[in-house]
Amino acid sequence: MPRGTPKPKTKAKPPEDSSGVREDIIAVATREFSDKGLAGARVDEIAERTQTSKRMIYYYFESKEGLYRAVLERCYAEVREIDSGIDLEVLGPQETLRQLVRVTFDYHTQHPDFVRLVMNENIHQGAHIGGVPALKTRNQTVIAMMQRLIDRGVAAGCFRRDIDPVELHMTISALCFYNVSNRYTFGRIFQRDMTSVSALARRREEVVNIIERWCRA
Amino acid sequence: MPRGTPKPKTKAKPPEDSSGVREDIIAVATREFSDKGLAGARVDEIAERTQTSKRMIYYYFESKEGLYRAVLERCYAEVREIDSGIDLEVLGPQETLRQLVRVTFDYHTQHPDFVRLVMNENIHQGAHIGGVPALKTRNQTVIAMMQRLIDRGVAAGCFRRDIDPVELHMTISALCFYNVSNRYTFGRIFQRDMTSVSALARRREEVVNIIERWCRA
Amino acid sequence: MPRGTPKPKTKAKPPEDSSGVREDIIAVATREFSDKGLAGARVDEIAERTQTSKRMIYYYFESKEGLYRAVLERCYAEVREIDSGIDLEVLGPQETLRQLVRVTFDYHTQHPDFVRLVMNENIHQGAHIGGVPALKTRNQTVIAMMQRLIDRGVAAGCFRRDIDPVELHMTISALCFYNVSNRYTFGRIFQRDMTSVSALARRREEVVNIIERWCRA
Amino acid sequence: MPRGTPKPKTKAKPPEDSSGVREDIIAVATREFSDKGLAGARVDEIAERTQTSKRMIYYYFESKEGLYRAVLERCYAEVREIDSGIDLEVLGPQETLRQLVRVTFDYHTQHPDFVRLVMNENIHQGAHIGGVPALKTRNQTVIAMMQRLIDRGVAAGCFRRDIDPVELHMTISALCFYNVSNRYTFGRIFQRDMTSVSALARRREEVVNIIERWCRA
DNA sequence: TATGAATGAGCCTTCATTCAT
DNA sequence: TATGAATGAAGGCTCATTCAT
Repeated sequence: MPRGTPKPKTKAKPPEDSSGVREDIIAVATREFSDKGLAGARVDEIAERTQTSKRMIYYYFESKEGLYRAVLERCYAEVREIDSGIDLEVLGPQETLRQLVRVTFDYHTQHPDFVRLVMNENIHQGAHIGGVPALKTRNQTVIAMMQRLIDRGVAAGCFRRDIDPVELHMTISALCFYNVSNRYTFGRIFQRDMTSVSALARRREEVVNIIERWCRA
Repeated sequence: MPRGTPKPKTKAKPPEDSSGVREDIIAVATREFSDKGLAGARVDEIAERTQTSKRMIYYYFESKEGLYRAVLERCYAEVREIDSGIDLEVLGPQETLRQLVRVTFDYHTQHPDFVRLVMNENIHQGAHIGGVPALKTRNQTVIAMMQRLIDRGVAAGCFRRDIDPVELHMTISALCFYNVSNRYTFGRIFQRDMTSVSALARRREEVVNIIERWCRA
Repeated sequence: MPRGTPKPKTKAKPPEDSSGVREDIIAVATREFSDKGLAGARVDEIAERTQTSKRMIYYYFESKEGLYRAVLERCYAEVREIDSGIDLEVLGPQETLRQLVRVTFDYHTQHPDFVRLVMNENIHQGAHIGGVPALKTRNQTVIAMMQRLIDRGVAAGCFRRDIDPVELHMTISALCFYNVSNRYTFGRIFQRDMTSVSALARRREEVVNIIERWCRA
Repeated sequence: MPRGTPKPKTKAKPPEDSSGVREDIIAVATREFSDKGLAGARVDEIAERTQTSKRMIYYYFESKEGLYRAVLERCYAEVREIDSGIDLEVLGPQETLRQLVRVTFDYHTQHPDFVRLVMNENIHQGAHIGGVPALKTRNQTVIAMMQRLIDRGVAAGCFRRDIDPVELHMTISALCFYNVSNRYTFGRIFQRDMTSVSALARRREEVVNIIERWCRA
């Protein structure tokens, strides 16, 4: 991004967030970045929708890219809480898997901003996600949880033995993600409304089915 | 009337493509747009990588957006040819379905530009795809083909009766698309190489499995 | 959203003029616009002659046209002060009328920029003058003053009864304006120097005569 | 006008006009130039409204400026015919003068393009009118005619002795010109319709009056 | 901590003009 | 004589970023 002179930059003290200024900025920026991408978003516009001034953005985040990274980080931090809602031990493995898929599906549906942000990041070949920690922890949590579920299902005789937990997670993600991410192009090409409540409910159960049949012993 | 004013624009005559100038520009632009998005791509940079000058871009495409639209159109035109490679009648329905999945998977793998372009278009909420015709034809072709395949499979007793052709196409697309589209974020988070030949081969067969089990009678 | 797209523009806040930046720009732009017209003037050139940069022009005036409007407004604001120099009550009506003509004539002679700007605006069919307020006030002032003068002259028996104040103002304006506005074409065609001090003095008295004879009872 | 590279230019053979191509171009260009000025007019647009192509403009007129000059020349050539309509010897000097004013007034009213073109030329400080011959002839004709008229009027005892023919011509021109040239600004400022048939008729007689009273013995 | 003014670099677009045929 | 394609050189406008206060 070669606009302006990027100045050598030597000092780097990330300031503490006193009031909710940081949060306010991030909230606004999330929408902007997910709407228009990193290049398409305008710092001026973000600042305008904010309670504070443009200067504050640079004060807290150092640059447009810094803000983008913060937004990304926040988004991934929130996803971490998807699964925290379901207690894996209460229901049987089959029903737990179903719930997992449903919760994941709903999360994507309800957070299109997150979906678009991830798309953006992939368009940039994951250039900014490297600077975001907390992702390593998360992956282990999710995968471990998947493994536990698989183990229980195998023990109960309802899941096949050779399910890879990462593969399972990926498949669920793919199906849930696509339904939001490709909503516009797929919807337009095949003249299908992919946003109506009923269409979502139907597709959700179909995804449950796909996963279930795939895992079944 | 100053420069800025858009002016009704008499639409002028769209110039014929004498040499391969148009093609050349589209080829270069495809890479640029899929790399950086509509906003991120630079007309100057596209022009530089081209055989001709920046002026020619405007001569042929009227605007950056016009070029973007042309790129999009070209891309979708090429996808149409995915399925033309497989003869549906030669093999049995099961094997045909497998081939279909494999071909689709490979196409996505080999055309990451297409994938990113589609992502971009979805970030823009499909704002530009409306102006691209030739999409209606395609959807009917694909869906009709799916339906034929399903019919044959049902007749042969190997597919379940209630498969929806659009749903089937969507599921295949989702799984193939995601593997390319979310390559960077997913790969980095779960420390998985999603681009190596072996990883691709493995995942491809997994997708085949998912679809197969889902369709099985 | 690429650069080209005009965007609804939230009208932002029009920045206060802290130093004389605004004034400086307007002064320079006045010359440029009156020399070359709206289309012919170059923002770059205006900026160069200015104390500040081109960016500032857009900061203060939003667009080339906005600057043009500001220049127009300023010019008309200044004309308002033409008549403020003469006290209508001191001299007799005849002499006052003479003074009025002389002052008007001199103003035009001394402000060729204003004259050319007005010509420009008329070439554009008054497209920009609509956005300039403060004109209504002025017309009433001038016309009211004319009417007063006429009344006095009629009362004194030296003016005819049926003089229309707008018509009077228009006639004076036309004769004073033309001498500056058509200076080049008329001067060249009839090989007359219309800019020398003596030529101006002579013509000025002729205009005084024309008006006087026309108004005389 | 520093766009493009103006090439050294050595050959200069003005091509003969075979068909009405030249005329066609000039007709179209007249409107364009008078509407938008030299800088504001677009060669492309002129070409588009023409029966022929853009190349022809350069073939016949060498450059945009050349075309502008041709337009100017044509315009002034046509004005020459204003007075040819009235026979000076038929009516008495007073009535002849009145007719002269009326004809001049009407000509301006009916040829706003000419008026705007002249304004343009004055904005450019008469830079292009130098290259137009045929103007010297015209001035002598007009002035001579004025002189004759004055002589007759003086001889008949109805005109004052000391009327300068150039001054007379200038005054008539000024009043007729202004009514068209400043139509938009004056009309808007003083809320006067200066284009309606009745307004024109009224003003025309007023101008006749002004001139008459000024010349009267 | 906060803000409005300021800015250099660069972006999309357009123009008058010429070349190949 | 005629035309469609091509082009160098700007031209108007905008962006991320910094400075003065």
